[in-house]
Amino acid sequence: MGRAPCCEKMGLKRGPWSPEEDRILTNFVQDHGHTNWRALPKQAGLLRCGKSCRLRWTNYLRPDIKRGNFTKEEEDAIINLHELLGNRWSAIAAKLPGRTDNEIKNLWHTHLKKRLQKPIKTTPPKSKNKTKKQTKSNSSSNYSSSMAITNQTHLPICSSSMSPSQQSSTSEICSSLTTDASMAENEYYSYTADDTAAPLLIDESFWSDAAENYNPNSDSSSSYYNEENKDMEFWYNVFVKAGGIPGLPEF
DNA sequence: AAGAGTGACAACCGCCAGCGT
DNA sequence: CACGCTGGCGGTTGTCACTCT
Repeated sequence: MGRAPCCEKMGLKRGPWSPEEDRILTNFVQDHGHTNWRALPKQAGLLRCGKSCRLRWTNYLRPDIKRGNFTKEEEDAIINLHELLGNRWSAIAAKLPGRTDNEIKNLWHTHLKKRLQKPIKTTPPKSKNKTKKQTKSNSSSNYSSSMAITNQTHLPICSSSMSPSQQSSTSEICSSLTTDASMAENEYYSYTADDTAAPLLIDESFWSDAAENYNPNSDSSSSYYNEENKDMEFWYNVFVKAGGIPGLPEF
């Protein structure tokens, strides 16, 4: 099967999007939706290929995108999800509302991967001021949620190998303890985080079952249950569920 | 102060799966 | 069933801002 050409390269603009292009694309998608990405640029009057438009929309312009720094909890969720799912960024992103696969992928490659590769005792990376990119990003919102994370909402993967006092320490330490170092010590880890062919058997029923356990309406009157706490509870249920699946490392 | 080095992010590329014909 | 188109995905690259020397 021959590969369809992405687009006619001639005359189509590439590179960074201008605010005007963003505005055109946003207005068009909001008015007409995006039933056909390939036809969209022509209809909208954009000199871009459909693929480029789709990427720009899904990674940047979509109104439900949460921009700004990742919280510690989000980072930990990504780390744990990556252990479960491998490099399936879209699957990971689907479980983190408001985050895109591209964003998560970037975070992983520029931040989390290095973090996991470093032994705990090594000196932390030079604290770079994260504000620098916020000035570049024209729609950054300095997102920094303050999720009310308790020890109970820590992902179970962290818990069994740590004393209660350790559990209350930073999730960075928690994450480090559960990754390369522990994997090297435990032979039953027959896969690596990058091994997408990992023998983890997590099928769709895994997620659907976890979703069944997640009932956001069960305690909707409680002020504790803001949207993000619901997310974290969802994750808690997911990982509790994961702990019962044969073949998964014990928590 | 200036150049080199580094980190972060946006965007592109190529492949693949699903769907319609 | 084969083919072609499309959207989606993951890997990679390019660019720019910031830090270091």
